Amino acid sequence: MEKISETYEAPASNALDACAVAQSVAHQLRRAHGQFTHRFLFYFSRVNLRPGEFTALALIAEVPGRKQSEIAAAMGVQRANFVSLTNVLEGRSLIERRNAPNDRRSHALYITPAGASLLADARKAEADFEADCLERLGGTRARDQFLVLLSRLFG
Amino acid sequence: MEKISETYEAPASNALDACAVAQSVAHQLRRAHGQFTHRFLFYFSRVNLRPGEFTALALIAEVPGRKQSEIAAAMGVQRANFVSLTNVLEGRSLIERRNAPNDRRSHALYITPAGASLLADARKAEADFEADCLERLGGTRARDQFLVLLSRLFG
DNA sequence: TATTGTTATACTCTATAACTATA
DNA sequence: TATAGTTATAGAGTATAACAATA
Repeated sequence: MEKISETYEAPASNALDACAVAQSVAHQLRRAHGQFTHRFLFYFSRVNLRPGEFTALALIAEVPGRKQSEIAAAMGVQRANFVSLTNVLEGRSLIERRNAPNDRRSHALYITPAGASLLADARKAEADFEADCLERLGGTRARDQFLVLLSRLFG
Repeated sequence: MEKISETYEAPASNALDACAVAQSVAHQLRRAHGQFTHRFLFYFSRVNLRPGEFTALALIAEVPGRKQSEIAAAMGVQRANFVSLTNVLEGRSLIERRNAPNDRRSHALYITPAGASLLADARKAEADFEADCLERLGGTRARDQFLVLLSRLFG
């Protein structure tokens, strides 16, 4: 994952456009991810959340009490790697592990008041990020179309 | 970067679809990249190339003699991180560093016969990968549309 | 036996700073 | 002074294997 700084300059334009690789989903997606990460961190620097942390927080808030492995599966993350993510969010007192009622192996995840508060700020950051995307894409129709195509490709 | 294995099972479906996060470019792109990497490595396991290596090889073949920093900039990679990438490709004798004619600081990059041969195989892998994408997206029109939107978003 | 959470490990990607040799 | 390549370092993401507690 990328670090945020003031000195780093994102590549100004896509230099692949002039080349034969421009028409390749493989080439373009590789490059797009770097840009995505950079832009996401810029918008979310206020709340200090990385993409995975934001998604986890949103999912935990949406359906309180789900198990770690359920959230991890929903995100497409290995449960082993979700442990450190959970530790970070719990260490910031944004979420809580509680004993699951019927299974003493499981931890049920709940958002805390502090977590809900930060999530509200994060949703504002997300709104700005999404507005940026909307403008670049050229309107809601193009945005919806992009999400449909992305979902077909990787859903 | 992900390792390739036979045991790993990619998440069967996008569990985010059922949630409010489905309509968010930020959530969906984070998840998409993991799927992309996994699928790319599956298709390119024959030639043992990772996404960045494939793009670098293609760019070096396209315009022989460009400097390392030029290729790195075209890819959106820091020149410091491009060094190890170059080392790997040169270590496999797929490319060659030569002295640049007018600047003794620079290395001009050239593809080797072995590199051209592997690149030909890689292009077959890419064709399969792109065909897979094409089928998922639902035709060339949707594919072109996706590339246009991706370019608007991160070009 | 299988599953949940966990730990440990390894590998990739990326950013940053500093060095060297040239320009 | 500035640039090209390099080295070193650090942080994040992910896969794998193995373990204890529990089902």
